[in-house]
Parts: sequence; structure tokens; C-alpha cells
Amino acid sequence: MSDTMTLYKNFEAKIAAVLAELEANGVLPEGTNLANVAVEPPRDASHGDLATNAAMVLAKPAKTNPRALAEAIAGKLIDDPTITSAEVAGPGFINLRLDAAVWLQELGVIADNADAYGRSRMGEGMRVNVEYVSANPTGPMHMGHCRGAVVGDALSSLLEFAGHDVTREYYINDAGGQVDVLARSAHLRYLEALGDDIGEIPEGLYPGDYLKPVGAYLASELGDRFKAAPEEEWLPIFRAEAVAKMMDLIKSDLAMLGIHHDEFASEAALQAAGKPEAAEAWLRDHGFVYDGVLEAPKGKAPPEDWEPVELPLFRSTQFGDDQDRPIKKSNGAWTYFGADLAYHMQKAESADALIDIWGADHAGTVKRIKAAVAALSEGQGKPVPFDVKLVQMVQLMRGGEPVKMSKRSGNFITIADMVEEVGKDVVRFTMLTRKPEAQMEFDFAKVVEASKDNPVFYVQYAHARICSNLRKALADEGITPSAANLAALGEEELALIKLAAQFPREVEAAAKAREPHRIAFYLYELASALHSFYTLGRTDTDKRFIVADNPELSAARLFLAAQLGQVIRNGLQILGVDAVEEM
RNA sequence: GGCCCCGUAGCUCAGCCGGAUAGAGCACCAGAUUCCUAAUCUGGGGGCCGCGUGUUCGAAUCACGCCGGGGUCACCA
Repeated sequence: MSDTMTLYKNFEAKIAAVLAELEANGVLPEGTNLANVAVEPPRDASHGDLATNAAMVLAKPAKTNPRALAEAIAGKLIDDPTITSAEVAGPGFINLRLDAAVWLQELGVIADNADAYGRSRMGEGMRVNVEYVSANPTGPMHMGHCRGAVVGDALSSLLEFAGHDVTREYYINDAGGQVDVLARSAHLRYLEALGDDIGEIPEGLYPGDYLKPVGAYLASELGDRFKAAPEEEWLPIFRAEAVAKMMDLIKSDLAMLGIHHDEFASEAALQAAGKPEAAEAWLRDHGFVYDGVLEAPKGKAPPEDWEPVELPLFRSTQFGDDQDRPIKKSNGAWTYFGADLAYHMQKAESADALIDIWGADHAGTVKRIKAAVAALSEGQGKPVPFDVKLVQMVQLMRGGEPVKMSKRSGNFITIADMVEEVGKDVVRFTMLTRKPEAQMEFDFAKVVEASKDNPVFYVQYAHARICSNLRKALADEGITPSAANLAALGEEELALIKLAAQFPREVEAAAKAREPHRIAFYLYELASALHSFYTLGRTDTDKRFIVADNPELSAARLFLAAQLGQVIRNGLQILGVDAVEEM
């Protein structure tokens, strides 16, 4: 886009110009801080199209009262030919009404930009690494991973739409003890595939059936030569093979949700490259890591096997953590944290900002990793903004009753189950209709209801309705959307345009706050406005998109409808939800 | 006990980098469709924004302290 000046920004600039003029005239002191000046649509549409709090914010530095200053600002704004009224209201708000032509032009802007309408350059030149999902490669994706996956993916798309250069990254925890357990579990299934009777899966191994194909695959690839071999011979091979198979499984589960990562970073590879050692050396040199003994846990009875051991500790207490945190275990292996801080440094090498999406059950580890990243990145002269987004648990329900799951038996609800039952769009949209840090319920019975109770259908229906009308107009009347007679549109249509025109600022606000759910709520609002207008046509045929004997008005209304559909599509695209054309 | 998140209408939730009379859906009541998709729409009642103190022109929003709910407090991942 050559010109990214959106409608709202355009008027922000006009107000800023007036303020600069007042500053030149001495009404405002030189160098007045305009940071708190806001220009936004008023909450109550009857107040006008735009409102600014400039006079209230600036009255004090101007040594006058808000209403007097507001009058002065309003007096200058009204000179603008596109501003039809500038009224001072309440404690000193300035309410502006814009010429209808301004809004009608915005429809053309939507049409011209099409799929790019709402894109922003606010993130231009900024590389953001978003790490999400990062589920252990020990089994299929289950419900616990779902919300973070959707939120991380939608956030990535949102940031991209707002102009950031986004890397979607998945950290494969393929170096810890759990992948050894996976390898042993796979070996057992390998023996089973070779004809052994393995009986019950022993305690401590993964019981799920999803390892059976892995065992069969290993048996066919490797034959029986690891059947009686000692563990140290087969463990590394089985670990690598099983992890690879699990990652295939996870990728296909994610694909069902429409999620595709750009980078898969292996913890094992990170360790093999010596990254944790390098981080430790630097941290030691700068006094962030020392050898020490942790105190026994307070508050509760210490674990029975607790004993004091000297370990290399990171000084996270300097950053507000409860205690310093070990980066290595007593057996010399890296702790998760020890490897993770090196991993974050690796990500920071090719990013200007880092975002992690974690489950809320890891909230307790946020301080230490943020502290480590701060220490490392600032110490190395390149401070990297690092944000950890916590997503809360999802309680699965069915018709108001909690869904029971047993991890022991491997009987858990997988993402594949969910998507097969209710569909990708329902899963994604529902996960985005609540702010991530709030707990939510997901009721299988409710989310498939085809009603306004279900925002997915409500928004998709709005889009389908528009498409249906466009199809019908062409097929029955031969009318195509046209911007030739937009002046024929009335107040109701203008209200729709005004709402659609907010999309670019919604995108920027959501991107700035890193809250993709705002887009979902905005789309619901837009869909609601569309449905309302549509229903007017039921009793008043002059209010229809297709008006009999009035092809000019019909073409204009259809042009409006087409642009509303465009905005809905653009919003849904950010959320990763399909904009269906018929239902 | 420490730390993190949440507390807004009967229910599920928006709004929270301070702004005008606090919103939406569900549920409840009353209505709208011979005609563009009723999977929709219109109207109505319903609120100490958990409690208190502070900050200021102004607090659901910010700070502090309580209360209630959840999470978490391994050399796990």
C-alpha cells in the first residue's frame, strides 16, 4: 500500500494540526505533550462520528478550562470542509460529524485494498518470534494444548496483518526424561509388533494405542535386531525415531486446526550445539550464576527424598523470584530451565521481540525465564522485549456436565477428536471469544448449536447472507455492485460503513495489545449490525439490498454489502476461520 | 504461606495504557417473516462493576489493603 493513511488517522492528523496551530499562537505552551490526546468514535453514536478529549487533557497546561479550550479547537476544526459539525459536549469533549462523502469514500478504499484492507505498517521492520504449542513430542495433541495453539496462531496472524515479520516457532522438548520414556514405550510396542505378548503396559510408560503404529514401523524398518539388545544400544535410535513419528502426528493434528509453524527448534540440537554451556559461561562471568545449595521447600512438608545438593543456580531472586533456580541437575544434565534460557537467546538472535504462549500451569516459571532473558539480552547489549502470554485452562463440558478424562488409561480428548466432532472453525472461534487469561468452558453441545448463541455461526451467517444476495442479484436481476451511486445510500447504510471503517483501528489496537480475541468481538458486532439492517428489508422492501425497479440503489447497496463481506473475510482470515459463502 | 490469573445483569462474558447515561448473548416477557437465507430481527424488565482506602477535573479501568474462586510452588516439562 502506498498510502496507509486510514480514515481515523487522517482525522487524528487534522486535530494534531489544529493543536500545532494553537501552540504557534501561544494558546498552548510550546512542546505540549500530546501523548494523551485521543481521537476515537464516541461510545454513543448519537454524539457524532469522532470525539476527542484534547481540550480536557490540555486545559491544565494551557491554563484555561476545558470547555473554553474546546471551543477554540472546535472553532478551527469546523473550517475543514469534511467536518460538518464540531460541538463541545459534557466536560469538554469535542464531537465531530463528518461529511457523508468521507464515509462513502471509505467503501472505495475497502474495495481497492480488498484482502489487504485493514493491514497496517505499525510493525514494519519488526521481527517477532511467537513460540506456541511446544507440546512434548510424546503423543497426540490433546485438549490442554488447544487453546494456546489457537491463540498463538491467531496472534501470529494478527501481528502479521499489522505489518510485523512473524516467525511461528515450536520448541521440541526432545532432550528430557520424558522422551526416554517414549522410547521405552515405543520399544515395548516394537516387541509387540514382533509377536511378543507384552501384557499390560507397565506403570510409568505411555499406554496409548497411538504408539502401536510406531512399534510396527520400527519392527518393519529395523527387524528384530533390537529385540534382545541392551537398552543403551537401542534407546537413542528408538528415541529419535519415536520423536520424529510423534512430531508427524502433532503436525497433522495442528494442520487440522489450520496451524503451521515456520520453525521447529529441537532442544536436543540446541544442547548438541553447546548453547546452554555458552549461556552458563556468560551468566557466570557476570555474576548471574553461582554454585549453591537450595533451601528446603517452605510452607509445606519437604519431599521425603529431599536433600541438600550443590547446583549451579541462576540468581532469579534478583528479579523477584522466590528462590534461585538450578540450571543443571545433580546428574549433570541441563534442567528444562537451563536449556530454555539458552533457547530464548537463540531465538533472540533473529528476532526483535519474543512472545511465548504458555499454559497457566507454568505461570510459576515466568519470572525466572523473563529474568534470564533480561540478563542475557541486556548484558549482551541487545535488550529484547519478551512477553509471556498465559492461557488459562479449558473445562470441557457436554450438555452442562464435565467431560471425564483419564490420563492414566490414555483416554483423553484429543484435538483430532474435537475437530472431527465440531469442526475447525468452531474450535478456533470459540477459543477466541474469551480473553485468554480468563478460564473458559467449552461445551460440545453448545458450540455446535446453529444459533446466535453461537458466535461462529452468527458471523459466518452474516458473510453467507451477503454472498447469497450478491449471487441472487446477479442471477435474477443481472445487477452487479457499483460505486457509481453511493450517494443514494442513507443513514442506516452510513452507520454500517462507520462500523466497517473501524476495522483498521481495531486491528492496530488488537495488535498493540496482542489480543486477537478483540477481532472476534468486533466481527460479532459487525455481523450484528448487518443482520439488523438486513431484517429491515423484511417489512420495508425499500430497505433491501435488491430494490425492485431501482437498479442504481440496488447496485450501491450491493457495493456496500460486498465491502462489509470483505471486512468480515479479512477479520476471519486473521482468526483462521473460513468465511463460508453459503450455509 | 509466596507468586500468577479471575471477580461486571439470574447465567456466560465484553469493556480495563482513566472519559460522557457501564454493554452483548442466554434466560424471561411482548412482538416482526405472502417477498433478498427466521441459523435473523425489534422492544421490555433486570446492576452497591466483590469490599474499602487512595491518586484527580473524572475510576469498572490506576495504586495499596482485604474478601471470594482457580492455578502453581521438583534437580518435572
